[in-house]
Amino acid sequence: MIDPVLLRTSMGVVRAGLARRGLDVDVAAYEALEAERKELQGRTQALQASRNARSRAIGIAKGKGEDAAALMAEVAGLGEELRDGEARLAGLQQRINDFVLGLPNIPHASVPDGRDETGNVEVRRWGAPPVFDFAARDHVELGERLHGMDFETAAKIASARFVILSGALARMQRALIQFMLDLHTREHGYTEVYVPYMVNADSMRGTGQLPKFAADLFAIPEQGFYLIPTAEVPVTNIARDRILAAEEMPRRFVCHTPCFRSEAGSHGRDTRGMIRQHQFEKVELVQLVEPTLSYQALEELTGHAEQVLRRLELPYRVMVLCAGDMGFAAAKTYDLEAWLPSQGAYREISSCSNFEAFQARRMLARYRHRETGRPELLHTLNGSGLAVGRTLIAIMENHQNADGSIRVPPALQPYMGDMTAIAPP
RNA sequence: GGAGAGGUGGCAGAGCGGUUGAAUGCACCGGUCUUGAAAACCGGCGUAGGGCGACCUACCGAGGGUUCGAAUCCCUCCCUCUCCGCCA
Repeated sequence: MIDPVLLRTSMGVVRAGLARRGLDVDVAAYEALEAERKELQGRTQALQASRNARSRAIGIAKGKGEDAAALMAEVAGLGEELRDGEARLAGLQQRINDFVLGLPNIPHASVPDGRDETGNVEVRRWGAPPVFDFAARDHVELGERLHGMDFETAAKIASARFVILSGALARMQRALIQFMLDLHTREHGYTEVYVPYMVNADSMRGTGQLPKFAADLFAIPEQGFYLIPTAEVPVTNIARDRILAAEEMPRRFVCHTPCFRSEAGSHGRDTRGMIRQHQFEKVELVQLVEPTLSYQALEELTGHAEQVLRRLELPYRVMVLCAGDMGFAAAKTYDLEAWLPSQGAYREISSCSNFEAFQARRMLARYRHRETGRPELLHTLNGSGLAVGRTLIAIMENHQNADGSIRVPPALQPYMGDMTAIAPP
């Protein structure tokens, strides 16, 4: 959520920032609502003050044993107008709130201009795409030859966009999760957490999935739950309605969860294989930091995610997303894109973002400032470290051999019983 | 699922229809004292909104209701604890 004070006092700044996202804020509509609110609030509060004063006088009179009938008659007339004003004010504030909740975050000054993914800028590149002296296969073909990847049976059991992994591939996915969790907890200073995979609407609102993106979520309406689309939601909401001590900052969490996404609006995209699924595993990094340190933290967090790719010997590049391609809540985002030989392209495998106070304001996630001792909004960040399903297919495709076997990178071997390769039966 | 007890400021914990945004303690901030610190003493110390300002308004788990007036009474929901049942 954008700071309402900024909205009221510096609408120009907000408007210019959101224009970089290609969004035209309806300033007139907002200002009309605000003007009405201001007027109605003043009037209603004056009425409340008047009622309160008289009620207090009645209390005093009765306390002295005097007759308060005249005062009570006086205040009775206020009732209807007061109730009406309060109701209208509440409705108005709701509308203003909905308007503000629907505004995305303002891009950071260092974010490049651009309206879609063609405006993203490459920051750096690591490793070189492999050159094969045979006809390279895609992960679907490799998976089938290994008897380890079955989309048809998954579709029978559930629907399209699900997969069944078995044998060595299922094991490799589990190994990847273990490897990532160990790397981030042992070397990068994260605390592992286990969290609910279903959350309530407040949590979804806190991180920004609701109210705007309900269509992207799987919901269980009977109980009022939503399946998490990323561990970001439960993990970041740990800080909701809390005031952390300055000494407990920064907090760094790493969390493995399945992620559930309806993928509404992406029909026909990435229909083949495991690239885009309704359910996938992800290891997520989340940081809660003091505001002055959040951009430094973003660089560090991105580096932590990159380490996974390097140790798995997967060529990748780092992109800074342009203003028009960033997610709703982000102020700045780096995408890590791993090379996928079957597509001859780099594909997103991690997204690392600084949300500044955007999520914290929605969640009322605060910390006690070291000097002032006052509660202040903290900054939230997160990044995939990494998307496990996509990491699996990147390994399969980049480390494949002519016979259809897959080389297990040395970093992963301890997690695979020291296997150096997995081969078709 | 059944029975009972609760949810109040950063924390603990009073208040149970009337000048209560809320006693008290701890924590925190400022001051006196001290070489410095501690202790003691004095003062301050919730969040949000409105107003140039004096000040006003809202908030005691959430939402409704009763009342001139609700932290206090009533209803619904959520959560916590104890006992019983069930269960991995």
